[in-house]
Amino acid sequence: MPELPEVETVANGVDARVRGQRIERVWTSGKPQTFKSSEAEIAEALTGARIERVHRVGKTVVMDLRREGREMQIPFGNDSQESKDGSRGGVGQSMAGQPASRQFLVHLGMTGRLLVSQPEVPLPLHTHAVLSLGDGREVRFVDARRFGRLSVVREAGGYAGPGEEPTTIGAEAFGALFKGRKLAIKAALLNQSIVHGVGNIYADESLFRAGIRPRKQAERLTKAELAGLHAALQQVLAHAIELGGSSVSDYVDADGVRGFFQLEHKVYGRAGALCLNCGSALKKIVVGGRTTVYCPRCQR
DNA sequence: AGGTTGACCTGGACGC
DNA sequence: TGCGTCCAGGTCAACC
Repeated sequence: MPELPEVETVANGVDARVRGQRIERVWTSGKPQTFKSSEAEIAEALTGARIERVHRVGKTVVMDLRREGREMQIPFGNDSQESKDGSRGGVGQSMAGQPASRQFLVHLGMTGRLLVSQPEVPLPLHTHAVLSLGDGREVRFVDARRFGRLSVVREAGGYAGPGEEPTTIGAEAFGALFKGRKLAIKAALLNQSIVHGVGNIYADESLFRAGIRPRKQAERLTKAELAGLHAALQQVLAHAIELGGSSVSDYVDADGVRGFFQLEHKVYGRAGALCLNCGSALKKIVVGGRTTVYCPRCQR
């Protein structure tokens, strides 16, 4: 299940392989659920565009596209994702008055993979999109469970994602996100419109490292707990990115290589096993509709 | 409006 | 062996 570190690994891998390439042709599978923008809109936006760079926003892989010659002002009516008030930082170098370039958004869902392949390599089962590049290689989006989503957006300042970026947010701002929030802290971490990029693995792992009960109401965390959670989350995410993410189920990077952070999991997937800190049996509960593992002794 | 729940999907693990 | 059942979870719509 790709979360922030896995998506970052994928985005970096794809970026290193395809940056600067021109997209010559686009094929899509016709599975409607996969396409948040219409397939025609995606094909129109990608065909003939150059890939300026590939990066990550939240759990989304973002491909910046550049048109050769003039970026025509095509009235593209329903760019449904309206940009937010723009107060958030971002690398918004869109000059005033100029139309923002389009971006191709790839959300991997649960089982989505973004592969860069030679054309003679047979298409994997469940391939939903193929971008044929100028040098003959292909970018392939493969997604068995079809929770992944492809779309095209054009936002001034670039796609910002639904929530705050957890890897760079400061401790103060992080703590403020949970003021007046009555939901469980774990549910808050999973809520992408609060912070984006955190999923089930890193929510459980950061709460364990911070010693906080997943069910504790977000607004009831003390200042010290919020500071501890902020530090734990950033540390866990940074470490996981270093190790290429967690490979559970069938996550692999752009080369089909697995990550290694799963070896560092202290609670995720370890229900019933002994806490590595105190030796108590780890408990499994459901929070925010998600399986949650925690140590009843270390997490208060 | 904030919070909660279930549907969407399919492959893999498990039990009989 | 093979079949049925359950589980995994990111996101969104629907509901409370």
